[in-house]
Amino acid sequence: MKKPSIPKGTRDFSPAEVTRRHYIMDIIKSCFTNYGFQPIETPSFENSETLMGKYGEEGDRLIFKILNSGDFLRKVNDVMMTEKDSIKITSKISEKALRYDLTVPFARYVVQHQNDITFPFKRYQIQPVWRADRPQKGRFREFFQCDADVVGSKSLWQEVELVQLYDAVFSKLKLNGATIKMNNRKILSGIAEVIGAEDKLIDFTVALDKLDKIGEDGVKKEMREKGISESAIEKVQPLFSMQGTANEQLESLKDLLSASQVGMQGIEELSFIINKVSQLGLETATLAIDVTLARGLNYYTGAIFEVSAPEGVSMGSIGGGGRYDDLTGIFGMKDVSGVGISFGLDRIYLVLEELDLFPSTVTANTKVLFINFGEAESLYAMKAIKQLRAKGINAELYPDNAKMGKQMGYADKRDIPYTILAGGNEMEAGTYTLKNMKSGEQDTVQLNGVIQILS
RNA sequence: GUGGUUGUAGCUCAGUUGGUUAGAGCGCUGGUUUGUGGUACCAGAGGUCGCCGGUUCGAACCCGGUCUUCCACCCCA
Repeated sequence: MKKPSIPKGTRDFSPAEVTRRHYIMDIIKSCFTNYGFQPIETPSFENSETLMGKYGEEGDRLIFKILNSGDFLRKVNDVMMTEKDSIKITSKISEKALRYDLTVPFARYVVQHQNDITFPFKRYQIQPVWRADRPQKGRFREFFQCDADVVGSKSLWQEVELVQLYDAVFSKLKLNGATIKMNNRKILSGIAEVIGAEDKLIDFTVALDKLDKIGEDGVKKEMREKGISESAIEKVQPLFSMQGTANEQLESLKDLLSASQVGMQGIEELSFIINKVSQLGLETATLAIDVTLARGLNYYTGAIFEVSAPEGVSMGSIGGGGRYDDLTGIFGMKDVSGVGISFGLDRIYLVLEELDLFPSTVTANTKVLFINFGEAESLYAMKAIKQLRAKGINAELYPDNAKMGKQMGYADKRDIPYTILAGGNEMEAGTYTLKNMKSGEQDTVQLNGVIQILS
């Protein structure tokens, strides 16, 4: 028989892995709650029309489509079959698709439940998403996103809070040295405007985004290939050598963008955020301006966030987000501004693992294993176990009357710190022999003594 | 989606220009030790060499396809 397997880009999680994932999730969740966000959940699949076209052409390709039930080919006529136009046929045979991110379903949720929601609405959502991407390290076809978004407020204090929220989570995870990079879509628009390449904004920003990867010459080459004029590229030269403190960078941006109203507004917004965050202070993260930061979905209209792991860790971004003024607009609800951030759980896991940052106490394990000596002894053990459990002490009985060596070995393998030996002698005396598996020491005590030591 | 890469025991990996019965370490099972695990010693089990097909007298090794892994591009958490 063929060995069973799971699809490419998906994973099983062992008890140790799930425990560690919960450790991360619990910290994120507690910070979300601490900042006033409330949880919602949405279905793992949506109507295709909700998702399609929201992530660009590339995004559509990466959305997992769900085949219709029943005789789905009936709706496809022979002309379409012979044309072999996959996109046309897809819309006929598939009407549902797996969630690609949490932001678009959230926008749908807000529009759909607008009458029940009190704005500004702060929601968090921790659920898996699916992308039909080709897997790589830190890139899966099923992975968890942890999103916190606010809709219904244009206040820049939200951005300030979200930066603090990033800092709070990474600090609690002991993940020191994370860099929160910020940019503003209006600054990018302003640059495009100033250099006269407004129509090529996306091409321009995508190329600019690759600066640290392919270098100045590479970016210029790509811009030329996309049809951006030589004079425009020349004007943009200051961006390649942007350095110094945040304020210095903002100053040189002001010089560059003085002619652009949009651009100046972007600078103003970014200044506000940088300024307020610096007055409030951050624990362990660093906030930095990155004018080349253009990643993210086409719908960002203001702030853009991206978090990179501490230096030396080879991992893409471990978080991202931004402000989108028009997101609910695509579902017919105007003038509702939203801003949010996302944590990439799976990538954070890999970073914590690489840096060995999981606390050793992250093992929700049994505290004490009772050795099984037979039926009467087991009942004696179970009575004690019942009381230990009532006290919140994780306890269990080895289920079979196996050889002691095997039972002790089991405790050892599972890293159970204590064992209890209670045979005929102990039963007669009403005591328990408690053994510390690490030191090898053992003591015969009453049940109260056991509770005291294990509490 | 494009190009490349990887796959041999539960795990990490050897395996000669294609040649008899495919190996090691760790792990596992049993024993030395029937109320004492982690260390030691002894013995043992476990592999249609990812899968399918082809070339050959003969394939883990060569060729094609496919799946998987990782990498680059694309894009992204």
